[in-house]
Amino acid sequence: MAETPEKLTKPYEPANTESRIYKLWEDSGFFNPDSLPERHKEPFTIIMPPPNANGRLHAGHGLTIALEDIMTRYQRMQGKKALWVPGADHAGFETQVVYEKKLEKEGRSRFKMDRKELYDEIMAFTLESKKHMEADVKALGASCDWSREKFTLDPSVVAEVQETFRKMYRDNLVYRGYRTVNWCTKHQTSLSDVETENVEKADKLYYIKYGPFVVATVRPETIFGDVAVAVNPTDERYKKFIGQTIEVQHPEGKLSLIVISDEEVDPEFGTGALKITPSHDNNDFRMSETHKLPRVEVIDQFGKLNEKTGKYAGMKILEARIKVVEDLQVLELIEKIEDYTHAVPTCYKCGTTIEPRVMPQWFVKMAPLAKLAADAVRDEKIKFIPDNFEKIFLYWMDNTMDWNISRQIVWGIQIPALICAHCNAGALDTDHREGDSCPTCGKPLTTETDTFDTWFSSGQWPLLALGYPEKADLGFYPTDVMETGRDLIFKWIPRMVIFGLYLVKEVPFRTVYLHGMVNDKHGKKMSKSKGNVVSPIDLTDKYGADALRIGLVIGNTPGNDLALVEDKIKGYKHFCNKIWNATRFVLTNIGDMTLDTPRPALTKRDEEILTELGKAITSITLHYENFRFHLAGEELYHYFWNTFADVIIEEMKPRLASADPVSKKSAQWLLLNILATNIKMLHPFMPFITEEIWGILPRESKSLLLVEPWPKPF
RNA sequence: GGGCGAUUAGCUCAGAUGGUUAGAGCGUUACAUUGACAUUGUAAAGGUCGGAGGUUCGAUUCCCCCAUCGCCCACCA
Repeated sequence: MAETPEKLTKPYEPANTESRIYKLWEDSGFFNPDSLPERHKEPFTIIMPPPNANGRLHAGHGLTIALEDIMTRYQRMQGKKALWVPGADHAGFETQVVYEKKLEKEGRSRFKMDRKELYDEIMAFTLESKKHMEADVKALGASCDWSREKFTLDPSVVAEVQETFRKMYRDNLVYRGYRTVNWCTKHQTSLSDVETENVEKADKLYYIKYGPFVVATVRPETIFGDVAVAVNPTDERYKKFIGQTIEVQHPEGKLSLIVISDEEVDPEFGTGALKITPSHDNNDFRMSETHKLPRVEVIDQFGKLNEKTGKYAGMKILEARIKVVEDLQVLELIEKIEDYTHAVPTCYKCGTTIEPRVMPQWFVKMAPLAKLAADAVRDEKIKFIPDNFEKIFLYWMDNTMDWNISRQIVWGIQIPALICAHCNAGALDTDHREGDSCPTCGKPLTTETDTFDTWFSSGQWPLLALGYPEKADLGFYPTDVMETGRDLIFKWIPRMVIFGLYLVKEVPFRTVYLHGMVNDKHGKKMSKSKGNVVSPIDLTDKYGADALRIGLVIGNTPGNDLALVEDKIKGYKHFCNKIWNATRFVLTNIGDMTLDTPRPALTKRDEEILTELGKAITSITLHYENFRFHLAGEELYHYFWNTFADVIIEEMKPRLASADPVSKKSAQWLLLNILATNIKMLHPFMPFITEEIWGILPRESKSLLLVEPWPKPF
């Protein structure tokens, strides 16, 4: 028998309820699909985007958890064998950056620590942060299966990520290349293209007298590394110079440079003559390959000019630029200087201008893999919500460049390979050992110390989270939905599709649901430096997880950004209270009626009310099915408040007080059953308060609302 | 230089396949209320649905153009 209505405190206090209810669910074992009752057969799977284990959850995570939990709980009630796999991401570079800031504050530096010491410290920090992160996920009510939780540095995960690398190496899809990479001079690592951010920058365009030419450049300090001058083959002005060697003067002497012609030179830009510095410009490097030009490195890994620049050696790039320009002016080699605004790639974490640097690194050959992914999407194996992201995805897949997966940081999964410092070749750790002769040049091989780009492991996450290659859980693959922020359309989604297709020849998920960014109340991006960060946990403490969840989801359409207004969350706390009080009213007015009481004779008006409820159930269910959670939530809200509370309850009051037992009994039955139906349909949005209420509704069974069947029209 | 999204009530936003007086929350105004709930109820004010054209019997909704804001992508030095 249910507990007495006296248990209904006034008003509803989430703080007293939520942790107790969460424990009830965990103890039930129903988060684990294998423990669900018999009726749950067909799998429904979501892999949680593993939050970074380097801090607390932010507002965006709140929306992620809310949406994914809504889907999972809805499908579980619909009788699916629902699995939501939680995880934690070591978040390679990101965490290393967080930790380096911490070291800086303590007056320490990673560059003064040995690799193992640094790794162990970051591991301790990460494992500690992971606990907080997990507590936050629980506080938001996530009904995920903690028994299956995976960490991206679990030994089994590490081993499998490395195995994928070996497989790709053997399949000729990963190779050791020597070419320009994005180098961050602060963090001392290369970065992939998606880890750089192009920033508009006001610079100067210097026109330098350059033998018989004038060349325009924003980087005069690289002149010492120039190896050629390039012109367009059709440029009448310069045709006669092509193939000749010219003499170029600079402050430290003279250069003898060959004049080459290349289609890529735009005759319209600058003077139509381009100085070629292969070691410090991506485009120039490519020309050096096609034209077999030498390469002269003049800037080192710290962004300082090296010994090849004479008196400028040791100067930082910007310092050297000023000095070189001054000296060129003295030599009367500067023709003019123009203001120039252009986009410059910067490190997305520290904003340092990226220094293109030619280095040996590991690359993934993208073209054949991207084609697999694009074909799968064109064949409609994957559906995007909202659908315009399909176009963005395809554009991206049709224009890929090879992916640099080497990072010069310790925090991550080590690349299982050996490298040759002499000829830049690479070999698998399964084929060679430290000290073996390089298969290419015969010199001794050394063990690779670089780690993987974190997206190399995250990209395999849907499989790894299900324990691949072990078969036990692969029945949950392909998963049903991948729900994540729209900013991950480039960074993460394509890589998961690619690895899924490559490793098991099946897409990792059938539907991609992308939510927008959660911004502050003015619609501005949240950032620590702006001080406008709103913590979902603070809001949960203040208004309850239920209010936060429904407040985040209602009014937010997929793909569109959301302005997080605290008053809105507050409004849904009021809604919680409304639900609570309506429940108190019903329970104190139904006598000994229970949910097991058979349906009594109803009046015509009662039938009308039930018909209307049936329509609401149908409509709300359809919204759930079609990922229109904002509409499902809104309709639930309005039905409960404006129809059930304002109209139906008010209408029943006289009947509850009436002496006519038939009229009274039907009113009681109606109220109790409409309430229960609403509680069920609200559960995915507001799991705590609804489970609490379900626990005190009078009925024989002691079952949890968590696994209650989804209601059907009466 | 490309691409995408937005532009609807004071504020934050909904309006799925075009169709009766365009909606919500918050805010505002008036009134009510000791019996589920002031975290309330009833009612009201408030919008030429960014601008110009087109398709249609009919467009906030579909098409074209323009404007403003925002986001993303981009190796023209």
